[in-house]
Amino acid sequence: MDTKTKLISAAEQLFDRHGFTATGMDKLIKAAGMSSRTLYKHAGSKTALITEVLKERHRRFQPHIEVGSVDALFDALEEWIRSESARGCLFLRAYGETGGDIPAITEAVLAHKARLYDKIQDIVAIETDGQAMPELAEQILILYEGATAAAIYRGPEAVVSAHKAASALLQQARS
Amino acid sequence: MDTKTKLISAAEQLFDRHGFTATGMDKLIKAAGMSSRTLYKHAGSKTALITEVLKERHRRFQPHIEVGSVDALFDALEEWIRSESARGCLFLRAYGETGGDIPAITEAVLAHKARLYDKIQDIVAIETDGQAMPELAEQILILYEGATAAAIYRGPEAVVSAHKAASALLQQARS
DNA sequence: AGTAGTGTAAAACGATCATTTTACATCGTC
DNA sequence: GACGATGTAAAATGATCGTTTTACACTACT
Repeated sequence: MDTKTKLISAAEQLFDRHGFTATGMDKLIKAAGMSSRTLYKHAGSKTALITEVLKERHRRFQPHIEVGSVDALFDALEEWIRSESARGCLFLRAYGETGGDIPAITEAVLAHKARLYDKIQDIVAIETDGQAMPELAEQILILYEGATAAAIYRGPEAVVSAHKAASALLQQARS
Repeated sequence: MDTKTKLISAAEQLFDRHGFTATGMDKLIKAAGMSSRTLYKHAGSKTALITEVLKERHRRFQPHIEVGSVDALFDALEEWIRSESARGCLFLRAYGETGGDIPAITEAVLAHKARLYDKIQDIVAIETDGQAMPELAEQILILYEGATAAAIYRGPEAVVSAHKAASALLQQARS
């Protein structure tokens, strides 16, 4: 594992576990097992590091979004939450912690959400032969976000409930 | 407006706008218009201040939860998000920023969510004459959380979509 | 053999963090 | 008219913040 990969994955873990602002560079340095000089050579700054962590997170999460059905979408989310974490959406957390004041971070967050919504629109169009109202895609998106948030305090079962609700709405749109 | 009320409401605003960790005590002092000595006399510590802000937030939000129908629940959420903020759930944000490591904060967050879920269970029981599966209440909760999260980047219209989805699920459970 | 690249360890930078302290002013109340 | 409560202004606390710097070691290529 090369230096930059090690840095980004250590940073992702710490940011997810303790928050962005609360995670100091000294903690990052220790966790990544490198000197501060090396860290800054690769990351540039803390803001840039956060941005790169989000972009890497998106890359890693991508396969869980790029699926062909609502069932696969929620199955993938359930798998992610069971194996990775149930600490809420890291993108929205980054946005909240920075107040939307740092353009690079805001951009990474909005790009991720735009891709998620686009994909859900595609899936819904396919599953309903384009007959569903545009509202349905937003409702599936909301169930997706809601499952991610509710899983924080209700556990991965929340994703199962959301999955069933999404299936019901889809079934209703088809008839 | 007495000193403590002024402090808590200034703190709530700053925490919501810029995040908890990123908001320094100097900013709080200026925004609340008081000396650091007075602030600490009333708040005790930053952690205690965050806890009190969350408790006050819950008190202020309470009327939006304590309603008699799913319709009223989502109408109240829509009104809150349109008039207050669309920055996500302040409780979950506090939990995320502190990593769940500060017991007083974690407790305030979980108490709020427990109250929300309890109330939704009550509402669902009333609206379905107790005939709905226990899952339905969790699904309404998920739509509620999802609307709050999605409103950050899709605006208050997300609440309208969630409202319609909740009505549809409820209608389906009744038939 | 020499050099560019990539790394480490550790100190230092000034700024900012949450918190405490010192010294003083303004109250309403007994 | 003294007193306790409640406030202000401002300096000082020591720790921690993100970042830069100085000095040195290892490795790979020409």
